[in-house]
Amino acid sequence: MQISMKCSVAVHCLIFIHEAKGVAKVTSNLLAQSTGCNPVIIRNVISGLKKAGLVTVARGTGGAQLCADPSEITLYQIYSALEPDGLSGLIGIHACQGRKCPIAQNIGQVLQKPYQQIEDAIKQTMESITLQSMIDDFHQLVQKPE
Amino acid sequence: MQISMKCSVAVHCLIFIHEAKGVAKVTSNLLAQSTGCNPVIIRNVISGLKKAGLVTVARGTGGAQLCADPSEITLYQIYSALEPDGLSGLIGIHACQGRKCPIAQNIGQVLQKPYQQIEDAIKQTMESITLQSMIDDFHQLVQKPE
DNA sequence: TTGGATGTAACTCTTAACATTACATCAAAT
DNA sequence: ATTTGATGTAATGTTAAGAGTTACATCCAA
Repeated sequence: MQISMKCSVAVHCLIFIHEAKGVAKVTSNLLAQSTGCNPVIIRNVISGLKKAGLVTVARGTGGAQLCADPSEITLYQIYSALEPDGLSGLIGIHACQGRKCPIAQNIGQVLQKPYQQIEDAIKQTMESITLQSMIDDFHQLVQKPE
Repeated sequence: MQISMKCSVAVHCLIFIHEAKGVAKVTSNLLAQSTGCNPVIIRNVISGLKKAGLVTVARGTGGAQLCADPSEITLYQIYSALEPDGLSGLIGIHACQGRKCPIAQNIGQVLQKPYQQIEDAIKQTMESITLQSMIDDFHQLVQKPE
């Protein structure tokens, strides 16, 4: 398990949808071209975002739209929309139960606290980053290239 | 890339070495039995810890020993000893350079800041956790089972 | 010199991320 | 109503990285 590419693709899509508002109909094919991913990957990502209530998708006719204010959407919401298991499993623990060694018996418990702290730190940081802030950064980059 | 099992195995080994001090000679076979890993995995992990200056290993005769105070060894040191590339690469970014779309051209830059923040948060948390604190937790668990 | 240990290279196995194909479903436009 | 272009998703294929294993050179103390 890891923090996969899907998260980056999702941010890409959300910014794209935001920028295209009122300009173009955002289809999965269009997003596939912009991201370089397969349209099915896009549809899966968008599907997760839809279930999380971040976008609406017009079935049949096509087209995705944001259904929340970008300043209300955090990176953690985006990540959670794509990874049902959340951050647990990000850090691997070796299986060594059922052994006589007292260390083997307790290492799981010992590691739980540090790993929980790490996950909490990641979560907090992700919650502090909004889609709006990333859109702002994007606009700055576009306006003054180099 | 991920925070792999190796890190957990390394902590397991370090606690084992600490507890075995003056009691038994800690060989890779012994650690392999306790962790449930292959002896080669253990030797690779120990090799990393050795290069990082955390343990010494007696060649030929065998046996590993801590060569730093557990309160001076942080989880980040342990992790870094095993993952030469550090935390970069923990989060995947899709490749979409060389496309006309301005979002594709800038998404990498836009994502860099958030991802750097996440990595820094992980690093800080890992630096705040010492081997000593994990040894203390282990002792507490052993003394009062259940 | 023998025995048990480490240090690594090379290879295989396994799993999960990622990509692709295929097709059912849907809704607007003609 | 049929066509057209879109979404939703199952099923499968591909690939890369983690994990495991074998093999063997090297080392040191008894």
